[in-house]
Amino acid sequence: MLGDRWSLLIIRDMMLLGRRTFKEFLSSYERPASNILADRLRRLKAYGIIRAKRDRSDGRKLIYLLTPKGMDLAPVLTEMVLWAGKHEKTENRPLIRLMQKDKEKFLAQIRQRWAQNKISPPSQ
Amino acid sequence: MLGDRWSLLIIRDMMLLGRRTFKEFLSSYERPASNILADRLRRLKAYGIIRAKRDRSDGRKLIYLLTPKGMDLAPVLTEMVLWAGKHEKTENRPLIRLMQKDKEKFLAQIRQRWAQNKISPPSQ
DNA sequence: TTTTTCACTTGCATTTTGCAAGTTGGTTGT
DNA sequence: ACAACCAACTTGCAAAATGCAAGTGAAAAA
Repeated sequence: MLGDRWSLLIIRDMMLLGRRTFKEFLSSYERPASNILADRLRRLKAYGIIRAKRDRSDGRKLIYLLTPKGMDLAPVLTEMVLWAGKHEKTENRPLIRLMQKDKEKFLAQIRQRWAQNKISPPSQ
Repeated sequence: MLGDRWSLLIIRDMMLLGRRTFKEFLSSYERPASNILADRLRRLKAYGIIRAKRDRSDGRKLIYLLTPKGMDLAPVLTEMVLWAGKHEKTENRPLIRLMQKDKEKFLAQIRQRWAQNKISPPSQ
């Protein structure tokens, strides 16, 4: 389900960077092609990992959100980011330091932010 | 580095199931093609995630081992297996129960087993 | 010495990915 | 009301990755 180049990156962008719309995913660091992005969003939806709803204030926009199943990937993503932070060059060091400092607290914060629909990227 | 169908499965087989040789990886549950498997092993080696050494007692065999960098993926793999166990149909329920029971203990056991080169699959 | 086994490689068909250029439908500006 | 615009896709096609089946060469077993 997640064994391709883009799925986990999309989920990371949603969970950790607060991305929510097609356009936002398109302009992510790794820049997926629009047709592939559309396909991956479709698949993640079919798997029950994300869902989409119309934007109340702009009927063109679709807001993509993680389902509970998708949110349960938070520990996976966290461990992957920590691993990459330890062994590879990465940007967003502050985020990594936050994770390292207290992993459980970080996960709790992410879940809480999500529950409130305050989907902004984590800040110190 | 890990964003393809096979890399994480190979690492899972090494770390959790004690697989070590080309032939053993070939006969894994998901059955990679031999050329792809060869390519993935080459890449994982180039990334410093695995290494290979000749078998002392059988000069045809190569024994693939995780490097420290590869072993550091243990938390990632554990979280992925737990996620899959919660949300998808999986075999090897006993392994999952072991992980759930005490995650840290499980990880410590894996690391220890690896340090001793006792690379057999975790039991009960 | 012949046959197996092991870790690959090779050639080729199929599938997936990626790029660039649309299309559709809602929105904004005049 | 109408044009220009924007967001989320789709389409056509080239390029790359994947998969299958059948080798190959070196080492071990019979």
